[in-house]
Amino acid sequence: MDRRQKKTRAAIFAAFRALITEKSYGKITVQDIIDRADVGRTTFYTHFETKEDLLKALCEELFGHIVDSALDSAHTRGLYSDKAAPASVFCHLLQHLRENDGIAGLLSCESSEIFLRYFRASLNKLIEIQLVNQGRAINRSIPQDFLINHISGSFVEMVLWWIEGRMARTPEELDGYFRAVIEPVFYV
Amino acid sequence: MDRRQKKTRAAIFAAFRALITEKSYGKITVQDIIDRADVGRTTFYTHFETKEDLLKALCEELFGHIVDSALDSAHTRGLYSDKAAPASVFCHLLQHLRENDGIAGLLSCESSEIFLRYFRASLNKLIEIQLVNQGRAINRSIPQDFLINHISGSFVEMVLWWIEGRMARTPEELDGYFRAVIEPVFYV
DNA sequence: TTTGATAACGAACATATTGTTCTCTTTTAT
DNA sequence: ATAAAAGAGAACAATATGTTCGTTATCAAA
Repeated sequence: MDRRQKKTRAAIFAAFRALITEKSYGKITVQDIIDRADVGRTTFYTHFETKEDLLKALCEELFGHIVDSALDSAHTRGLYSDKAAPASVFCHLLQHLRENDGIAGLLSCESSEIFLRYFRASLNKLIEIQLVNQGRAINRSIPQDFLINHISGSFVEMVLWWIEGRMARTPEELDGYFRAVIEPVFYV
Repeated sequence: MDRRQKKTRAAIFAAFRALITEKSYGKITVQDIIDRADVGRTTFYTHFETKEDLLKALCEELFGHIVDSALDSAHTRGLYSDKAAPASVFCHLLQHLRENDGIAGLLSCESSEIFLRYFRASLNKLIEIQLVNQGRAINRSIPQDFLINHISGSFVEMVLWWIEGRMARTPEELDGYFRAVIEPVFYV
């Protein structure tokens, strides 16, 4: 890929992520982005059809990394198989979220459903794989897809709650709480 | 209140709710609303500052009704105190949601965070009251606000999942699943 | 039933944002 | 060195927003 393209693409991403920390997605204009990225209007539109497109691209990039690395750690450790594991996959995810600031901006209420859609989809994939892999003793009164949705949904909601509270707690604390509300579901 | 005001306000609400079932919130323009409601542009803006304002007003109206009636049924039955209760507060809520179509439109992904904010806030209130009232034996390893958020969040996510699946299941089924994933949390 | 107040109307307006088109300049890969 | 590709920048039409103003219709109360 052309060096120029990579540079502009990166500049646009960077500008966008910076802006996200400053105002809500809906209030960011293309003009804001190109001003910050210092690229021409035309240039932006040759890279992305719309602002939404940019958001999707960013999501794919972010979740590509996050989920991959979560899956790696999941393969070695399992979702929650080792109850004493110091860091679960979920804990791992939380740590990632804390480090990548700007993600918090995307997740905070004002921002977009698009991001959350990606987030849920990624989690669903992650959880489904793990449930199947582990042959977890599943509560048979509950449909599997409900259960998956419940777990990923709870995680998403926890993260939203966490961010709303300015990420005051540590990932480890949260991980503990999360286990406490999710694990019991399996033993019914 | 002036009869004219009531009429226009109602017309705008009705138009908005109708539109919501047809397209996503973000794609509805003020022009759409005033065309459908058949009111003047100026009139719209004397009633609501922005489209977002209208959405908030609608949310307040909706949740006013829904939560009140849920609270009524909660007072007589308790959140989940009677395990054999045919219809819990949550079941009640689900039934409301199914009947008020248009709400589904607001909750479906494309739509707004604003609505979800109201939804969560209402649920939080509802749940908090119930937890306190019942003096529920709470798992003390988990902070109360985390727990409340977990319950309401799980409910919200369940509803989103439900709507995404075109509300195929019955409120009673969902209520059963929900109990199955929430009740165990209390007995740890 | 008159009357003063107020709500609605509608057209026009300024402003902002989007996405496109054009020409010209710079950078790249080879 | 050069052709191909990418960026800059100005200008544009199209759309949406929110406001202003003069006029008309409706209301509630005396």
